[in-house]
Amino acid sequence: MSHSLFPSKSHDHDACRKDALANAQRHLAACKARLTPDRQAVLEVLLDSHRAQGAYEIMDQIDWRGRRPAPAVIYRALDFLVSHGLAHKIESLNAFMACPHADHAHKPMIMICRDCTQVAEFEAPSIGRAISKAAKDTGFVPDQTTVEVTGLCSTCAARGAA
Amino acid sequence: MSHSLFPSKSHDHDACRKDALANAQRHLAACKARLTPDRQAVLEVLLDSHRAQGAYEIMDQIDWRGRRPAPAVIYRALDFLVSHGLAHKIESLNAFMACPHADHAHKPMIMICRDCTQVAEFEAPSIGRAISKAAKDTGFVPDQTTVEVTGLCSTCAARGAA
DNA sequence: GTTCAATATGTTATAGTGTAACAATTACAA
DNA sequence: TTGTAATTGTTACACTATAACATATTGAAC
Repeated sequence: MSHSLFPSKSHDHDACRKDALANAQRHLAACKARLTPDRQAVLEVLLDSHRAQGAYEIMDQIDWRGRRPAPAVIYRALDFLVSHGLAHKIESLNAFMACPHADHAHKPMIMICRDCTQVAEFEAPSIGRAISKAAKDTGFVPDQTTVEVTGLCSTCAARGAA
Repeated sequence: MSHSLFPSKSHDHDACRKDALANAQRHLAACKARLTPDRQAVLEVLLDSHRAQGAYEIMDQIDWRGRRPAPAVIYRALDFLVSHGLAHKIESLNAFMACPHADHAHKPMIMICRDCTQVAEFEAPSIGRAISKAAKDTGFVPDQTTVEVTGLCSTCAARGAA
């Protein structure tokens, strides 16, 4: 579960990050895909925080033989991570977040706190069911769904953030 | 209702567009907002089709005193239309669609047909309810939700599109 | 261990999406 | 009429993402 919800103040982020990385390695080994240095570097940047990060923001945090990597390097790594379920693209932000659940296929709801800018995902089968039913009612055959919610996480709401 | 679902082959698009424009005018009059020429031009381009259109695609269809309008002109008009509920931004496409329902506030599910590229919206209270409940379960206070589904509309699915 | 195909990288250039900033103008109500 | 808010005109730029193509690396088959 590590960081599928907004992290508490006290959460051990070092362990959280390490776990997620280990999960990723296990997952990729299982499907014979390779976590190359570029890919790992991007994943680690994503795992460093619980915020969504844009490709160029990621770029700026990677030291690539003394240079900053080219956009294509980042986008390739992101495509790989997303296609293997190790990261999600957040459409409403044009940004990316790490996902700790690569092992079980899921179509999570993404929650975006507009105060602390952290993101979290939540697996709610009822949402998927409601969407599938609505689609079926109109004859639409779904394929891929995006559910993103902006608002305040419990911590920021409790603090009285606007 | 006009075009809240995928239009049938036989639908009278001329009437559909005219109705939507009239609805928009009524709605804006009611809130004392102005449908200026630029705004109306953008709305009309959106109403011309049931596809989502990017800002630059819209730009190319507008004759603005013999020139093509600057991006800022289009984005201002789009911001206005979206904020008054006359258009939706489709996050997963970075594109916009006209919305015929400005009068009743709604958080629709957007369906995107990847074969015919048309888009439609569908109002399913059960989806909103499922999302609200999921959010509440985690203490998140929602504010704005995005629900987009890619797949095949009934017509394309029936035709056996991949 | 060589060869082959598939996968991944390096690099440059460019396409596509969206805003900032500020001056000028217009609409409308006091 | 005069002031204020909303809207427009314009230039420039920032951010997001992909195309294209050459090179190199990997791993499996022989």
